[in-house]
Amino acid sequence: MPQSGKHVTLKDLAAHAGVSRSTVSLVLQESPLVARHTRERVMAAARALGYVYNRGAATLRSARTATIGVVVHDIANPFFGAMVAGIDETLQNADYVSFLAGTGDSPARQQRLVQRLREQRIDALLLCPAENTPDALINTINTWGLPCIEVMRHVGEMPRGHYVGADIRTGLGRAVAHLVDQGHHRIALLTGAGHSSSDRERIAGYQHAMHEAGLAPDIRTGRNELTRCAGLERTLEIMRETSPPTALICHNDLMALGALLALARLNLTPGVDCAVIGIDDSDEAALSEPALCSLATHPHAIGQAAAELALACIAAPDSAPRRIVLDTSLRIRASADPSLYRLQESS
Amino acid sequence: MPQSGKHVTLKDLAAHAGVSRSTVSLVLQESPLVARHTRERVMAAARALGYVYNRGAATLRSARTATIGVVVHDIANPFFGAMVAGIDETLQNADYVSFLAGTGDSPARQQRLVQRLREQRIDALLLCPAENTPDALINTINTWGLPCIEVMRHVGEMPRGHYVGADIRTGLGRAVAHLVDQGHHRIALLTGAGHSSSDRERIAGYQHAMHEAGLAPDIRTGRNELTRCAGLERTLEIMRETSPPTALICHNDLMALGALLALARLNLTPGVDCAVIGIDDSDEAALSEPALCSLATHPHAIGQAAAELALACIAAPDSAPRRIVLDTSLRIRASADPSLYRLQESS
DNA sequence: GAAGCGTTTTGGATCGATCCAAATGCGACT
DNA sequence: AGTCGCATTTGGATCGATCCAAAACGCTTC
Repeated sequence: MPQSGKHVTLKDLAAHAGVSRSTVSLVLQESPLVARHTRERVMAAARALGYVYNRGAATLRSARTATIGVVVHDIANPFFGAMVAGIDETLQNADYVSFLAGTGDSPARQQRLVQRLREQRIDALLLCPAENTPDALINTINTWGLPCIEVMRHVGEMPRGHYVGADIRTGLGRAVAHLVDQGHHRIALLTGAGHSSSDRERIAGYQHAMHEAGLAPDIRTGRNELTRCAGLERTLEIMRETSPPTALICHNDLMALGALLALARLNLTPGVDCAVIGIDDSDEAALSEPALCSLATHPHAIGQAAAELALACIAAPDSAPRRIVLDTSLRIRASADPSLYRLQESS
Repeated sequence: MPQSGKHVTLKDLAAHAGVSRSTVSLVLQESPLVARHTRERVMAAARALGYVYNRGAATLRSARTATIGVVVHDIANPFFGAMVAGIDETLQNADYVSFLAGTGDSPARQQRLVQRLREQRIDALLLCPAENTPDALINTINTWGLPCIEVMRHVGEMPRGHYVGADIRTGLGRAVAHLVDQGHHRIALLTGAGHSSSDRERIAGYQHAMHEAGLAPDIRTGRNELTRCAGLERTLEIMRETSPPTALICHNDLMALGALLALARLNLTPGVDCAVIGIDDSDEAALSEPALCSLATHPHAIGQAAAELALACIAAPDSAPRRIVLDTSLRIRASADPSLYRLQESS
């Protein structure tokens, strides 16, 4: 059926269906103005000729691309994998399609990418900004009139535009409260170098929670590595101190899993000798040995929310900045609750 | 600096620089035809007016979008995360940008996505096809003249067009050989339902390797779940048999890690009572307890190779189908080699 | 049969770039 | 001075859709 000749255009359709180009255009836009039988004739022609809508051409006139850009700092990170899946799901339902690109935390590459995407005339941008992104970037994007939603991270102390993230602060409150319930007093926070907004958020939330509980904060910033390996090494160091903490809250699940490994190597029992709580509740958490207690951040839901906000911004530009902060939930498991220890055995 | 008025077009640039539109166009395409001082004047005008190239408009005339589509069946899968990172890296160097979308293994959604991307006039398509993709799809895409590269999976018995994947077959040969070296005879393969081409590839490679070694194959297909959980449950079942295998090769690392958990629950020592080998060599593998022996498939490199092939296809359309099969390497670790057991302790 | 009115349809201009054949400028050579 | 060659530059047509104001149509109503 498909023509092997050149491209079939709307003009060809018009000729084949015996109507004008304008009418065909209306049909393609599903306009209610056109009579039912005309629509059907045009649709039939489209099928017969193997017509393919040319979105680029439409864009040129109408300035809508049905396209959004997603820029994250680390594509390979499973958290972003899940987030991107959420974004994709929502966008597909709206018949949007998205560009995905990674910056590897380089502001320069980020700058180039944003420019590149602007040339593609994306309708909106979901940005999980690289560290040390200059404040100017967000302003610049705003002056372009390009709706931009910061996700998970934000440049500057407070998000200045639209923002979607997880309520780490309250979540850390829950984590600390749980540990206090379990009788812990020496609760340490293991995090990155403290430069990224995700570090700062964790530190602030932790400090607040510790203060509420009347405990002295014990913040262990590390290098910027947030990997299993970093968690392992850092924990080995810490647990060899003379009076080490009895509970560790880690920047993410990877580090927490590393911490569990470290405890195992030192022949300490996680959850008994030292409680460990991660952040993200990734797939690994529930299935590690022992199961890792983790603060669930729901990346999929965050992705969905961000995509929905983007669509809303496109529909109503220049709406007031919205800040969507999704609730987190503490998944209590053996690594921070000895009473659950090995219960799963019976499965 | 940026104009707050309407859009700055190439025509405005021409006026500002005192040359014709054609000349400006040549400058933007970095054509060598234009005199140096003219180029500089135009560039200066572009900066002064805050000009943004409109790729959509250019596309309309020149039929090149500098855009490719990436369609995978499971976006959230870390393997694809790494692969997409490789693709992205290569494309960014070529100043291409990519659409990413997931099918969730639904041929219908895949069909819609491919159509949608075609409307965007992508220059090439990287496709990791959904299971049960109709053979017709690849043919159809080919008649469209859209360069398509199948990645990791392929529809039909053999890839009919361009293909990039990992040489699982030879890799499994190495895995089996290693296990035989270690004195194993009852070596089982744990895989999915056997419907996807990745299942079939593993089964074929395993059968071949076992045959070479003069051993009887023992294939344990499961449901389609390829998760840690599936690996755990399946292994619990298998190891409770009267004479269970002494070595398990698992469909991927997730399942293998699940298998390790199962062994731990049964108080069996992985690598001693039962060897376990995974496939992918994901980050988790090296750091699990015990370290997981795994067949590295290098998703990042596969992504790069696929993207490079795509660029090559764009440069030279209708070139003969190429099949790039990247080598794998067996990462021998404690889970399949007791002599390495707990050596890492000393780290 | 003309006027009035709501529903459909239409032609031409337009979006912002590229392509191409032809024009221009300029120095060298006869 | 006239001609040729080379490096630059140019106008107009074009890509494939949308937008808009106006035309055509069909029906009632006077």
